[in-house]
Amino acid sequence: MTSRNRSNPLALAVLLCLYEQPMHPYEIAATLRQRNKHESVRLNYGSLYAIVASLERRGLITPRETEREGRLPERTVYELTKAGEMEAHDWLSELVSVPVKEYPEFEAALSFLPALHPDEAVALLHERAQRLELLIAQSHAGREVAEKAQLPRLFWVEAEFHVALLEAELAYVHKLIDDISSGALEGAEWWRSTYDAAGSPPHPPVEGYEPRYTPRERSQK
Amino acid sequence: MTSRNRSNPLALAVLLCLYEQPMHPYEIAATLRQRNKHESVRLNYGSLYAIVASLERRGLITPRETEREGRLPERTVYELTKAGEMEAHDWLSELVSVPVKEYPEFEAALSFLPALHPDEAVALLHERAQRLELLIAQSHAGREVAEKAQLPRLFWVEAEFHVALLEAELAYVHKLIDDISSGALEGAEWWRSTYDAAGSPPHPPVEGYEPRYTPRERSQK
DNA sequence: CTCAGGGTACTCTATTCAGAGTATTCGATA
DNA sequence: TATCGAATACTCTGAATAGAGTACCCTGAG
Repeated sequence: MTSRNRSNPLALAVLLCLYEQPMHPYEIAATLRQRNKHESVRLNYGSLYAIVASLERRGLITPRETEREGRLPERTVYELTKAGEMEAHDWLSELVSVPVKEYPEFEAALSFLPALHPDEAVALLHERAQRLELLIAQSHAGREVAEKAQLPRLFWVEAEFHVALLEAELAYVHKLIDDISSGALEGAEWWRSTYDAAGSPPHPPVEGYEPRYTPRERSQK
Repeated sequence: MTSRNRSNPLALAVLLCLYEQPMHPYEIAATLRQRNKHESVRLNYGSLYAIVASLERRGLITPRETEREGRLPERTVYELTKAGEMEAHDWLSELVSVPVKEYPEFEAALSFLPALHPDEAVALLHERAQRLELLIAQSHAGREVAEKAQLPRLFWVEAEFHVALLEAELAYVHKLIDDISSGALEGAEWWRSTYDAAGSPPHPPVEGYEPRYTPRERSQK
């Protein structure tokens, strides 16, 4: 049940903010933004307030005081409990030490690639490559800003890692483009032929791939 | 509003399955499993049936017939509409050609790294590296199985891509371990010193990093 | 002096989702 | 022959989520 509660890393961000000092939720959001953590952790108010409520229910944080400014909504300042401190440490350790299965959208896209005409696929991959180059360039620019601001590298390792992933993706996309174009990709001949043949059947069976589900009565036929 | 509807790639998987031939939802699931697509697309029944219902509402698929086997639950066979075919092509093109911002958990973890003692961080990163190596080895084993089964590479590009990401991550983790241990990482001296000093203040302000939210009245002080 | 635009501090709501649960059938085992 | 487990084909439910909405405040351009 803890593991279910560890689904959204925003909750960890909240705990770690409160570890530094008591704050109200909006202040947490502002802090995370200022440190650019919203690039690494999905941040939106709907989730934030829901998460804060849930952390309170679980006894990991407690309201310390509520202030009010004019007729603006009240703000409730929360602080971390001992239990919250332990949970934060535990969770962070787990997050660093054990890789979790994730489902990047591009992986899904690749798995459906045969549903496109090979030439179209190549063209689209090219587009992606360009956009990736742009993103990488932007990240490098961002890094220079951070360096100018004297912010030590320790505080932007996450961005560095992100670029590393983008670069790996770009390299893979380039390789894939080459292999499809040159025909070095096994299955490419078949792929091209199914689309070039008139009629282009949606998905003519490939040895060992056509298999689908075979309900009992159909399989025993 | 289409874009909102394009949140879960499982819906695309459904459309593309039906593009091949009409099926009932459970058969779609079985097909995806058989082709190992559940490694790239999050698949579970709750979502699947919800998604099928939503696709039907949107007119992208229609029920073609309902069969029943003894007293087992009825199965409704769906087929793709023209609109569904276009949506599938459009969506897939977008997925291939434009990178979307994602939030890998490890990126979040890295962004909180300073909240751990540097030595602990290194130890945990080591653990992660080992686990990553294991995952990579497993993927290679899987690839060999696919090759043995004569399944052309075209049909497991997604797995190949996945390994490429894992390898990039591993390389980054190794580099980070080295840089922290050797002190080559800027900020590492400060990092170590805050934890080695007695009392270890949670997060003593770093030049340009302590900044948090400054509400109006506090800032004008 | 007015009023547009942006910041502050939340609240609401409609989906979406994951996981567990249900009821049936079939094949293998003993 | 009884039964265990796996496969079939969904259904239910509570929690999470994203995004928009609300209501107020301040600053600055014209």
